[in-house]
Amino acid sequence: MPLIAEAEKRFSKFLEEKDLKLTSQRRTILRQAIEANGHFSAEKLLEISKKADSTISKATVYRTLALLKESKVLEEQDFGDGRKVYERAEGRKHHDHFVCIKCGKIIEFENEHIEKLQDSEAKKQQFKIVYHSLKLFGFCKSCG
Amino acid sequence: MPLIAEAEKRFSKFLEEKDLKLTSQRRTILRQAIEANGHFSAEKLLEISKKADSTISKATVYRTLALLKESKVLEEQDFGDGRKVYERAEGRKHHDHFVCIKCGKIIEFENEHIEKLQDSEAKKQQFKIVYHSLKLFGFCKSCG
DNA sequence: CTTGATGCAAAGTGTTTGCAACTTA
DNA sequence: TAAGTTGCAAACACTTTGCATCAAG
Repeated sequence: MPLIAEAEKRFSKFLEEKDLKLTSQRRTILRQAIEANGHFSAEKLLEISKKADSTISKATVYRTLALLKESKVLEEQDFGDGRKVYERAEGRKHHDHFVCIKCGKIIEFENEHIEKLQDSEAKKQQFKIVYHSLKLFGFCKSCG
Repeated sequence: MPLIAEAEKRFSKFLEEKDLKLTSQRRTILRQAIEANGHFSAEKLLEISKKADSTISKATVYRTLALLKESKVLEEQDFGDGRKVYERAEGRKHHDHFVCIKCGKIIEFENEHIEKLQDSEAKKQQFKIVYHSLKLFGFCKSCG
């Protein structure tokens, strides 16, 4: 199933369960978010959504973003520059990030072994992990 | 050497090298930050610094915090609630954090093995790590 | 006595909210 | 047509900045 159809299906199911409505604005924002295909900020999403429908407001983007996050269509990332960034979550494996502090480039990686060590660390502390965030900041290959 | 003396030494050396001045406000804020002994926000630091010297302003706390961070007396942490948190850095080993999403408790831990895996992952990507942040969110022992 | 530091209030950021008008189910 | 949704602008929370005055070196 194509990404957008899949995301729309999940989102509309989520909305229905909560007795919320699938408006044209929500549909537009969802599509733009999925098509963005990478990491984007709320501001960027507003910008591209406005291109598809110029009447869409900042408020609606923020409100929709909260719903997309809650429905797990998107995942929120915080790279510590005081701005939140989103990426498609659905059907993707968990991964962590390298963040270049020079050019801002984000590289994803997966490392099952690290996850296992986190779990065993959690066991030691009798802590129940719900989610985690690992970010490695530094210089990428081109900026190195 | 006691913590405060050590921190003052490092901070005054840093200021001197940069031709900056060690004012009474900076000294007060530094002391309060070290005595705070744990994780604290800028707002909290302002509050406790005002108790020691009621004339200290918000602007000076933020400006001093930037210098304490730059001089590596303090380390900045971002727990993703839109607020930055600081902790003493000097003479401490690097460590990561568990963050309880119910009570807000922060538990520190060290795991050399995880760090090594990060390094080898970085090598794969030809990425040069400068610093990193690992946060495990979930429920602590008491909130479990 | 020169240069940097301070307090204040105003200005910035990114995000959220109150409200009257408008859509969706 | 009832309930949720929208755009707008104002409100927010946290942080930064301009400026006249003050103090460290």
